[in-house]
Amino acid sequence: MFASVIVDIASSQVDKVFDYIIPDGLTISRGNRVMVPFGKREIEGIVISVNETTRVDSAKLKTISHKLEDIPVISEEQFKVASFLKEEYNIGLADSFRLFLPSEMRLGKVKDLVAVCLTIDDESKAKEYLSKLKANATQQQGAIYAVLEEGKVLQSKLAKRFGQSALSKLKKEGVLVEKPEVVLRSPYKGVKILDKNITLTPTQKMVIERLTSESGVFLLHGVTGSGKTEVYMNVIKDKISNGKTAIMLVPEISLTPQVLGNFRARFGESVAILHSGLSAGERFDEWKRILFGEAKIVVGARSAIFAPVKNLGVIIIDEEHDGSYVSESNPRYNTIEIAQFRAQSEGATLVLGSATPSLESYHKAMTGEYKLLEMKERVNAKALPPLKIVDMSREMREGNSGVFSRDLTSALERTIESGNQAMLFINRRGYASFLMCKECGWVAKCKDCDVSLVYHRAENALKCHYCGNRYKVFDVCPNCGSKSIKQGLLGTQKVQQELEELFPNVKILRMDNDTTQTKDGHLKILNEFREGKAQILVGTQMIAKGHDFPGVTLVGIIDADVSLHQSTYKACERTFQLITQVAGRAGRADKSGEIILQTYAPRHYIYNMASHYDYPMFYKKESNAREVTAFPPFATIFRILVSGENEEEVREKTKDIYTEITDYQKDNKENFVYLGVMKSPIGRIQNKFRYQILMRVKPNGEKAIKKFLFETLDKNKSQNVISFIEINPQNLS
DNA sequence: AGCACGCCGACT
DNA sequence: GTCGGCGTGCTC
Repeated sequence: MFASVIVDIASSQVDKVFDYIIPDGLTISRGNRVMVPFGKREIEGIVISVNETTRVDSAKLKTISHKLEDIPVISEEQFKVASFLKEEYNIGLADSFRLFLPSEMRLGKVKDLVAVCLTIDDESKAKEYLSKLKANATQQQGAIYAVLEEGKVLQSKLAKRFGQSALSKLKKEGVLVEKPEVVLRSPYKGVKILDKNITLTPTQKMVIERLTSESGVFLLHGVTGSGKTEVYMNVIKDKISNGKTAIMLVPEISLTPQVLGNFRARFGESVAILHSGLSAGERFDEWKRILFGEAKIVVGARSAIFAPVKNLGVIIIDEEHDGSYVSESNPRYNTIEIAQFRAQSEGATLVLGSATPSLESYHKAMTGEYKLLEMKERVNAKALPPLKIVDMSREMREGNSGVFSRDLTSALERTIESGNQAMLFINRRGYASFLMCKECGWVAKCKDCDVSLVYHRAENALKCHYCGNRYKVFDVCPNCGSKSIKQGLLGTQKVQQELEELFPNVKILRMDNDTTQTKDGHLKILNEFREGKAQILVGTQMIAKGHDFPGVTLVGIIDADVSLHQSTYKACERTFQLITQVAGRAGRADKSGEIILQTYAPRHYIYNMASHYDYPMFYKKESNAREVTAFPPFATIFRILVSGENEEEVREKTKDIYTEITDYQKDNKENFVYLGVMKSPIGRIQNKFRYQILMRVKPNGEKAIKKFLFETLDKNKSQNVISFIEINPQNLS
């Protein structure tokens, strides 16, 4: 017998099957992880099929050394996902398997997949021993009874209940014997679900009813505070009670202990959590619990979509518009697309939830590809807080050149006087502080990247945000020798400083990357604020997501325009989403809130719509604009990035690829909206020159062109120049 | 990804 | 004459 194996080397040149002889006495099946001789080395591989024959010369064939686990570690479902990843993103099988398996399993780090069970071989012997036991040997008695009753019990469970010493004794006596066992059935058969006795609103009931009775993809559009989480929990509960499993994805930053605590409280041990914050061992354990079917619910960030769950009932993607669902580094993929594939191929329901759906998703709902569910009222029946737009250029004209408008200042005064709390949002990007010479205008730049350095006060150093290089702060301008070097403050710091001058006796908290360096730094600050230890919280977007602060009645958006001026087609959408999300922080409990938005473009349509929380109107206007200009979802953007240390080589390679594309374009003119080649906006990162080819393609031609581009890039692979494709990239730097 | 094979320059 | 540079190609 022969096994077709994919070796664990992430390179397109070896991403193909290699056949091996299965040695006598070794049972191998699809999905097994094996060690194989490969060239001069011995490496790990995944068996993708077992065959009677092989097309390879018997002289070349080698034999599998051994298998790493008794049971297959790649499921049928995952094999299907892997071929989808290959098709859709040109991700190699070896890369896919790495996505599916916890990193701890590779390189022989941890392999203890098989749980040790204790069982009784000789029942009469056990009963005899039991009768001879002294009356006070309660631990041993208990252990024997437990094993007699259940047949076999996990050693770890038994040890917890009856203590290690009793077990050792019983094992020594030969009463209990060890038996390696793969635990595929959940030991938590009667999954206990804590009902918090929450009364559902009629809307929630209706939505849950539809999500549990119909299949397909749903877009759940619910305003902030409409109780989406409660809906998710109920849908999951329904699926679990029907013997199915669930995957719930949340954006990276909302994987806070509170969110996880909520799930644990509700679903207990049947929840497994997968995210980067876990230690290697913890993540491996959680993964095992999923593989063995112990955990029925997986909660995690985007990569949890690859979890080895069986019998999937529902996938929920919360805050589906969030950018963290798109992987922007290798391997590149779009979580929603994968979720849609998994849901369809495994017969599960997919729920995409958001207060501000991405335009793409809402468009699919409008055209009938998704089913649209709306939740328009907040659970507390409170209207969304009024939003006031303040014209900052008018403030300027009327003599106020400060950070805060007069409206915001007086609102802050009112809030503080009444003992309530305020949150102020700023956009970090807009304020990143550069080191600049006042005399000659020289700006500190990274030696390896074409970007300005950012001053970090906490470390008193200059940092490159693209490669991580650190530099000492300059006292003297290297260009003109002047000593008037200006160090700006970060936006949050500046705002905090001005606030302190304005309200000297008020406690102000600040939350940004500088103040949250320490582990759980976020939490400490957020908890302090929630407990009312400060009256004002200044921060970046990171305070906007999901956190509930009952005391907050005022939300100020200092610089709404920054996200509007980003050079991406998503700028308007992001601005709308940001404002809606931020606004949702105010007046969540029994207090009503108010929002003040400062802008230099008060008449921009996005602010008008955001101030009325008018998503349908926003959608209408924005989708119209996208259609006219041919941007997603009415076209697909492909960006090919070519980079390398030798600029000449990079330029040549870019030209080669571009020529092939123009040839292709000649025969497919009708599907191209735009095709262009240029130096990247950031021409150099980590001392690698960057060129790009940009194109926009009509949906009809997308699939064929994508395939062509994958082939073209594979063909043009070279040593010194790397190239890759981005589909609808989030930014174009 | 590694590692060998292989074909051209500067050295004991 | 040999040592060693790293370009090309293979690994069941």
